Amino acid sequence: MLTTEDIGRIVRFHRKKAGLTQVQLARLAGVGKTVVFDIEKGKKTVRLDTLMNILAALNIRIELTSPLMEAFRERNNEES
Amino acid sequence: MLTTEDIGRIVRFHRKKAGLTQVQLARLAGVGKTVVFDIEKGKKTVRLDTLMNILAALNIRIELTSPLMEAFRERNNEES
DNA sequence: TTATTATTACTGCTATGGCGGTAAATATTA
DNA sequence: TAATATTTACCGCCATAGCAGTAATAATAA
Repeated sequence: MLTTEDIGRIVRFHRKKAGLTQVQLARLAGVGKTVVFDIEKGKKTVRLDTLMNILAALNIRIELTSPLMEAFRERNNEES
Repeated sequence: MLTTEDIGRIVRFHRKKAGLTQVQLARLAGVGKTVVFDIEKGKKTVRLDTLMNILAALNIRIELTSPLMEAFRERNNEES
């Protein structure tokens, strides 16, 4: 189970690898510096769009998985 | 790229498969009914914890992927 | 059709997330 | 060591997410 602490560690790792400070990442992602710190600290109550902007800036993809996802994809004609 | 609209469709699909109404899912996830509706509509500004509670109730896992994730996992001794 | 259920769309309210600014504490480099 | 950069931790302010309640549609069943 992925926790927000995991997310924080992943974000920090990617940010460091990208050679960015928290402030630089914040500007790049179009969010405030405070929330970058908060997310890296594992804050649970961040807004989804804020997190997604940060993940996108770091080229991290979100995926949802479950035993039903195959059925979902074929129901929605998933290709492209 | 996963969008919030995708998330909404996935949540709704899983909820239906589980035979739950929005209100039932809300109670199960410990959130308000309004936000279940909002998420299924693709709302971007929901809180991460709220979404995670709903996903957990539906047995949907969140995963983060990137070219650096392998390096991250081995750096953090990922097994268990 | 009618009755029932579920979804959608409002409402006001409260709590708090995000923000920049600042400053202190750490970490990094010279 | 000192100087610099970064991170952490505050601070108010504003905008809004989440909430239950309600009501109006919409979908489903009898």
